[in-house]
Amino acid sequence: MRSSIFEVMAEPNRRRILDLLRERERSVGELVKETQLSQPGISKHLRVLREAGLVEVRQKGQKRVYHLRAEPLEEIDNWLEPYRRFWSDKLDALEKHLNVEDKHSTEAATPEKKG
Amino acid sequence: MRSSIFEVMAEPNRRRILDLLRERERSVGELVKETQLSQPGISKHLRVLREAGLVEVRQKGQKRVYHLRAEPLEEIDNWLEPYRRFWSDKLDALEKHLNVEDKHSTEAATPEKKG
DNA sequence: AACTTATATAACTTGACGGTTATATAACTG
DNA sequence: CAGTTATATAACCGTCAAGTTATATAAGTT
Repeated sequence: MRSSIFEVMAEPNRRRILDLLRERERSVGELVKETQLSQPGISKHLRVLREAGLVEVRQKGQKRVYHLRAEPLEEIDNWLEPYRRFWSDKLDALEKHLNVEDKHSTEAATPEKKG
Repeated sequence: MRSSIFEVMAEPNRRRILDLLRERERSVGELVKETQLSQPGISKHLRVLREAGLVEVRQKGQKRVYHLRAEPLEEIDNWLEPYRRFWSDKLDALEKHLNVEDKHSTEAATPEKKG
């Protein structure tokens, strides 16, 4: 079941799991305790995250320890990139007006920061 | 139907619509032509985007012209923020090791950029 | 006003997703 | 090996989202 990274991260519990794994790696059991999810619930989400390349497992005795692999999130970051100019300064209104016209200058037109 | 910004952007057609509106504002009819969606399909997605604050409408004669309002995307950007360090340099392996231990130093430990 | 164009909305259908319970599998323990 | 702990998977269910068709609404035209 190949889902886009956007779909994967749309699920709040999965974002929560990633947030937890960002602090430190955790076993399935720990994740169950720290969330309100059942064990199979966690396992299902972990599978989705695994298939998206966002986590990796390591066997540690009886436990399976999951850790974050954040690289795939870069795709979201990249998608976001061309939108940043719209909020980075407060020139939103201006930008929006500019891109109503657009068509001509793709360069310049970016006023210097208020400094 | 209040959806999280993540859910809103999880839908590929909605991302496409935003991408189109990023270039320039468009009427519903134009969006129908430029995507593979039916007119009601587009209208439904536009409603979701409107409710998320991601687009705004303006009446222009018979047409309704939609334009981008990117600010709500900042929430995604902010969520992403603490993950960036994991891929920003190539110190991923190191970072991952550090946060396996963690627990002690929440500060420092961040090597300076290669500059 | 009748007609046309443009868009929104309602009603319905379908499929996928997330949760649950039950069970399989695997590792460790005595 | 029997028993326990840890986790994954299967099977099932309810919900919800997205697409479709039909229709309502609104603006423009003649």
